[in-house]
Formats: sequence, structure tokens, C-alpha cells
Amino acid sequence: MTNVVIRRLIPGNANGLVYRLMPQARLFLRLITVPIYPNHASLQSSCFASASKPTSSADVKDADFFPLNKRISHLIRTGRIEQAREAFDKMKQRNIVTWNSMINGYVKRREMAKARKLFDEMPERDVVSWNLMISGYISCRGSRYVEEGRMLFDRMPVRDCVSWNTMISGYAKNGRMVEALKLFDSMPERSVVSWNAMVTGFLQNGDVVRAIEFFERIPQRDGASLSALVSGLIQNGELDEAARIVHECGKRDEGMEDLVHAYNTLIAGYGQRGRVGEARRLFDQIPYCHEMGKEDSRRFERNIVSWNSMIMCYVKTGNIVCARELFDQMIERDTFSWNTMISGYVHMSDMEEAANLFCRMPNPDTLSWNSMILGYAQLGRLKLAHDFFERMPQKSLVSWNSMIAGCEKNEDFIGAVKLFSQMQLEGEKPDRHTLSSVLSVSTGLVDLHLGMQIHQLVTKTVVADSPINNSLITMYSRCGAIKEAQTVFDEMKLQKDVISWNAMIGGYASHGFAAEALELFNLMKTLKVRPTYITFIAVLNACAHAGLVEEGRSQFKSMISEFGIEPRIEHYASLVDIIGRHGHLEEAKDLIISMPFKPDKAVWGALLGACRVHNNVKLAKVAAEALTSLEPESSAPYVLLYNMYADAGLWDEAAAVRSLMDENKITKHSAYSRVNSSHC
DNA sequence: GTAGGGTTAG
Repeated sequence: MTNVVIRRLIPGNANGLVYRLMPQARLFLRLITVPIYPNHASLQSSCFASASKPTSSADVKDADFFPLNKRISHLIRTGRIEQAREAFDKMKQRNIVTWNSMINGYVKRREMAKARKLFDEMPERDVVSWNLMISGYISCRGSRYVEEGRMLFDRMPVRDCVSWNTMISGYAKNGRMVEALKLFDSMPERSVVSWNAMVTGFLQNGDVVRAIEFFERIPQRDGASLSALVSGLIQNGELDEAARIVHECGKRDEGMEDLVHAYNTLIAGYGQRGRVGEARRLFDQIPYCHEMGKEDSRRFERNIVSWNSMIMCYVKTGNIVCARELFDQMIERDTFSWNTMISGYVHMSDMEEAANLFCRMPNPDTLSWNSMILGYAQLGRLKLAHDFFERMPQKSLVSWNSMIAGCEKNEDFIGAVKLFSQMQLEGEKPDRHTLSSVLSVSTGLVDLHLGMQIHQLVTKTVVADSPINNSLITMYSRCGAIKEAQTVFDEMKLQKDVISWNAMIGGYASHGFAAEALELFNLMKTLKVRPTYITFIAVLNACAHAGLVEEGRSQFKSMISEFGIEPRIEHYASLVDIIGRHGHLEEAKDLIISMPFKPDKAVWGALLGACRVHNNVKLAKVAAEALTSLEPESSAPYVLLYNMYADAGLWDEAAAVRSLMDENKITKHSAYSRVNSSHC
């Protein structure tokens, strides 16, 4: 995509291959020769000097409060919000900075109700108090919060550059670039941050052309501008190009302000692609100074984000040992560091160590709690997950989603439905994750009514992407509404992926519409959508339902020869069914013997079913015995065999089956109750 | 003490 953009930016570019590297090189050579301008902070303060000046009460000997203020901000930085609040409450006198620090603590944790309460109680506010609140609102998800931020922005008596930038990046993050641009254009004075926010916004919203256009116009580009661009390039798959540019800048613009931003972004980029070795080399290239004093943005050295990004790389690639090693070496850790480590252990299903860190962590935030919930839910430990869920101080959408998904995955469908309605009662709006889980719940419960309600919610509230539509297809077809499944499938148009095709072909197959299933399969191949092993399970099932023996055989062969897909036991089961039902019982038995798997109950079940159809009592006995050894408590094989003997007038044999059932304490009834209880 | 880089979900 970037290539396309760059080609468009540079005239006279006709040959994509030739230009793949050249134009980029030209473009970026320009950017790395840009002179370094004076620190933007000094520029800003001169523009907005009057706005940022604290009001009267702050004149009361700031130094007297300073040690305590510093302590509060340190507690907040290290995640100990409750201790910070304790210290705050105990202070006899507070100045604006005290209040702001406390508000900042809540804002960072997205606890906006608490932040707002303090903000409203403040005896007087300065521009930072307002900015903090705005930044808090816009960092919360959802346009409702952006509007809340905008209301404060409009109400505040004096705005500074930070107020504008906060608001711009808020719009940009929420994909509202028109509004972002409007503010950007009407700003009294821009800083490099305003420009960077716009670049990031355009890139996040897929407008690479304008991102580059803006980037080139930035009067004093810094490491964060570069980082914004690098992040966009990485998202567009141009990781190596991004790395080249960062290295060039590192060499040419020694002392470039905030260069570490770009390095950190690149480390994260390597991590995303699993190139952890290169990430580590980059990390080691950043000088490291043990003094954690006042940060100087011009000094190029590792900061806490570098450490966290590197730890993240290890976590993403499953290397928890190296992640832990770095984590233990850190001097100062923030909530990010702890959360990254916890989520790492959660991914390794090591809940013991995750819990260990969770307990040691100074003040777990919503994300920490969410990770724990997720971890327990994924392992099926729903009770524990629920305990955490109930005890967490503030639930987020992710908390609800993790709980609901956990219930769904562990087939506690009723629990999932309860949570879903509780969440709505508590005013939390479901998103695509929620709806996708609840759709699977409808499928699990075979509850068409619920499924249709969720479909309505999908239509009203989210832009349905492929996974959601695929869940809809599956839901409708499992609930017997094949027409509705087909409508969703047809409306997906170009959005269809292989899962959509599989779901629809499988839907037709299970409803006995073999012709439709095979027709769709042919269309899929014509459109060059590569089938998967799941496609072939559906195709073979369609053949089985329709008794298409030759078609089934040839599909099985083409799966191997044409698509190189190794047949799995499910494919064999289907083929046994196809061949057996057609009366080729010996061939079916030989297939079972020759297949490279230990036959499972589906395979023997297919043979037994075929024997029943063709009255082959001798082979039925073999299949039934195999089945009972696999599932000793199941009555089905006994009953089927009994009926076959009875039908053939073989009463002695029938009686023998009956007494074997008694001997093994098998009742027909117990089989039914077992099936029913699994649905409760 | 505030804005631009790094965390959780199908």
C-alpha cells in the first residue's frame, strides 16, 4: 500500500518494481536531512505563556508542598493509587499541582468518575486540570467520551497548545479526521505534537497519502514524528524500510529530539513479526544510563517504554524466560511492565505465576484484572474467573467480553446469556467481540430466537466484519434457517473468506442440500479460494447425505492430489459412511483397517449405521463391539445390534445382547439422560 | 501535574 502511495506522490513513476525502493529512498533522504529546530516545548511556552501560568493559590509557597506532591506523583507512576489517595487526603494544604496529580492518577486508570469528582471539588483549576480531564475522556473508548471531552474543551476559560493537541488526537484516535482537521486548522499556534497527532490519525485511518503529505510539512520533525511514520510503514508491511529510515536518522541526526520513540516503535514492530533477535539488537544499541533522573528528550537512551517494548517482544514470541529476565532487571516498573508480564504468563497458561505477579503488583488496574479473568476463563476455571470478575474495582467492556467468551468456550451457555443481559442492565454497550460470542452461544443452544435478536443488534450497532458474518452463517444454519444463512452469505460479497465458504457449504451439507453444497464448492474453486480440510469435511458430508459414491471418492482423492491436504480421521469417517451406505461394506471395513489412525467412534458409528441399512449382522457385531469398547456407557450400539438381531429373527443373539446390557448396567434411559444433561 | 511511542479479547 505504501508503495502505491509513494508512487502516486512521485510523478513520472510507471514501473512498480523499479520504484519499489527508489522513490522511498528519495522521499526519505529528504526527510532525514531536515535541520533540527529549537525544542518545541520552549516554542510552545512562549506562545501560551499566559494560559499555562498557575492561578493565585499556587503562589502559596509551592516548595512547601513540593516533597508531598512529588511523593503522590511517584506513587501514581508506580501504580499505587490508593496510597496516593491516602497521602492526598491527609494533606492539610493542597495546591493545584496536588489536585492535578491526584486527578492524573485516576485519569491514567480511566477511573473518570473519581477524576471528575475531584475536578468538580477543586477550589480552583488551571489549564492543566482541564487538559487532564479532557485527555482522560478522550482516552476512554467510544464517542460518548469524546463528546464529554469536547464539552470541557469548549467550556474551558483558557486553552493552551496541549488542550488543542489532546482534542485533536482524541478525534484522530476515534477515526474522526474531519473534526481533527478542523481543529488543527483553527489552532492559534501549532506544535510538532499537533502535526504528529495528525500523521498518526491519518495512518490509523488508512489515509497514507495524507499522512506522508503532512509528515513532509512538519516544520520541526522529531523522533515522535518519525515514530508515527514508522508505525504506519510497519502496519503496511514495510518493516525493513522503516528500520532503514530509523537507522539513517540515528546516524545523520545525532541528537534528534525523542529519537528513542522511533527506536521503541521499531522494537515493537520487530516483536509483532516475531523478529525478536533484531529487536534485541536494537534495544542493546540504545545507550542505557542507570540514573533515572529528569529525562532529557535530546539525550538518546533507553526509557521505560524501551524496556516494556522489549519485554513485549519476548512475551509475544512465547519467550517468557527472557521476558522475565529483563523484567527483573528493571529499575523502575510501571503498570505496563507488570501487565505485559502477567499477560505473558496467561498466554503460557501459567496461572500460578500470573497470580503470583498479580499479587505482588502494587496496584493492579483494570487490564491486570482482565488478564487474570481471561486466563482462568480460557482454562475452564470459570468459578475463579467469576470471583475475579466480581471483585474487580471497575469492570471494562473487555472484562465482560472475557467472561462471556470464557463461558461460551466452556459451554456454559446459560451463564453467558445471564452475563450478557446483566451487562446491558449495567449500561455497558456490547461490541463486535461480545456479539460474536453471544452468536456462538445461540449456536450452542440452537436458539434461533436469541440468534435473531443478536443479528438485529449487529445490524444496529456494529459494522459487521467477516468473523461476525461467519458466526451468523453458522448460527442460522445450525438453527435450521438455511435461507437466512444464505442471505448473510450472499450479502457478504467481497468480504467472504474461506471460513464463510466452509460455513455455507457445511450448512447446505448438513441440511441435505448436496447439489447446492457441491455447486458452491465448484464456485469457490473457480474464484480461486483455496479450500481447507474443513471444506472437504463439508463436501464429503454432502456426498454422504446424497449417496454420491463416485463423487465422494473422487473428492477424497482430489483433496490429496490437487490440494495437498492430508486426510484426517473425519474425512475417513465420511468416506466410510459414503461407501458403506452404498452397500460396499467390506470395502468400508478395509478402509478402516488401512487408514493411518486408530478408528474413533465416528468411524465405527458410520460402519454400524451402514450395516443397519444393509442388514449385515456379522459386520455390525464387529462395529458395535468396537464402539462399546470406546464408549462403554453408551447404549446406542447395543440397542442397534439388538434391533438388527430381532429383525433377522435371531432371538438367541438378541437375548444375549440384552443380558450383556444388564450385565454392564446399561439402560436405554441412561443414555438419554446423559445427552440431555450435557445441554443443561 | 497534561498532548505524539509500548499492554488485555474472536
